Amino acid sequence: MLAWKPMAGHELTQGAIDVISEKELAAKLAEGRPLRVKLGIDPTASDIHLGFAVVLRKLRQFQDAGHTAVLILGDFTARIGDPSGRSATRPPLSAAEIEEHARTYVEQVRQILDADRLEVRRNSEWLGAMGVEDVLRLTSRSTVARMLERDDFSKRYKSGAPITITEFLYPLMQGWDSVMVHADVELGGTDQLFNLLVGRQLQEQEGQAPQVVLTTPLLPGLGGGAKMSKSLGNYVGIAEPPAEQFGKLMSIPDDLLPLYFQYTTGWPQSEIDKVNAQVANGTLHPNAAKRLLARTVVDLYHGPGAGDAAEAQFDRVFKAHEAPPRDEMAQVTLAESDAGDDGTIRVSRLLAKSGLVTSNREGARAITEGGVQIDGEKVLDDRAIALHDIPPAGMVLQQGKRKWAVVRGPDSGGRTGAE
RNA sequence: GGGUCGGUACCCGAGUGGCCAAAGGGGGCGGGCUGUAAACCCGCUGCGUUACCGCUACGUUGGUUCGAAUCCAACCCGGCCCA
Repeated sequence: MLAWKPMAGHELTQGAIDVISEKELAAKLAEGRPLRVKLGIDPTASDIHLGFAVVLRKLRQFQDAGHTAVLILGDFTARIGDPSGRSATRPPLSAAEIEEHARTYVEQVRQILDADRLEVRRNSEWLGAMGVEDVLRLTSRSTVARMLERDDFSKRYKSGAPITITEFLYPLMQGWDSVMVHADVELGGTDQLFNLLVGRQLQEQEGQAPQVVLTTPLLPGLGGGAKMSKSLGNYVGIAEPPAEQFGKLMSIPDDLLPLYFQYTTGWPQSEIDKVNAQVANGTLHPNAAKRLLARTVVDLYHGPGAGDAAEAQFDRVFKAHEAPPRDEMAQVTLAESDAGDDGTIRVSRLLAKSGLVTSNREGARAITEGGVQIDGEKVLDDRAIALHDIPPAGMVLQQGKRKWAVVRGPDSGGRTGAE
């Protein structure tokens, strides 16, 4: 089954930041058996984004080489909250939230991983069964000094930010996962390095061969700088609609192009090098390169051809500043009760009602700023509109360059009470 | 347990009796410009009412005062030091 080729090691480590150690990895690969390659993921958010996809693709590579992906859903550790790379304690999540996230995660992960060589485990399976005694034994395996070696812990400690003791438990629990699933290799982002190494330590103490640790880089977020993360909002979700993905990718700074080609396209190295060279020597315009990148990524997650369609829509909306088709806009049907006693509604209120802004006041501001249009005409003042003056087909309300809603009166479609 | 410093809008952070819906920065939003949803420049950034009115907001609860984010008390939470 497993066809280990001399070059396989190189492919598997392509794009990796740390490999601890290459020698151990080569030795394990030489055993000629499917390795158990672990990747932990905490169901703390609902979207998987391109940043996390980097490590998922690496895991897929291992699968393609005949190895078994062991995906750990950290349903138990999510209750603690992984403090990695964070300057603050993560608020604990409810069991229901975690459950919901776990479900959507598995769904999304299947877009990248090969379901045939995938083992999905939940760490509540073993962590949830531990008693206080077991936990004490685990905590005695490490020291405070060792924990404070971790960059984010020491930074927080030095700056006087709180660190809860449960957070110290996190690396230990993640490491214990490795023991429980007998991981041969564990993958993770570079911010996971410390945790991954704890896994090695615990495995050794338990008499297992320590796992090989392989880290992948953290993909910078859309604006550059900070890593891509849901909480910063600088991410592209792999399950997002094509147009969203395309547009977001078009917004990255030019100098991020090489990194994004490297880590989001799934291309072979030679292809990546070629495009990057073309951009560097000026034969490929950055805009064209970015379009290529965006099309590639959209195709990757929405099927061949999706990228072209997304590009066409992008050009329509952002280059030609045209509105999308009406049926792609939010549809809002007003109720009689949305209007005042005189049967009218102010534009500011209308904006809020249709969900384009979050409050009447914000709507009023938007009008002052000149960013509101009705049927293509700029709204100059916050005038009142009589519900019955709204044409049966509805009118198109636009806020800013990219938010639209089709608004209908109460006597147009039968349905009422749209929120 | 004792001492001490602190808890301000989405985040960071200034403000120590009225001029505070609260400086400044970040973020976000709008506009201009652009190959771009980048960069840069300008503007906006509590809610409701609609015109200069009301409501809510500076950890919580009470109090002092004509008037408090600002003073007092208790409590909750956090940092540091001592034990």
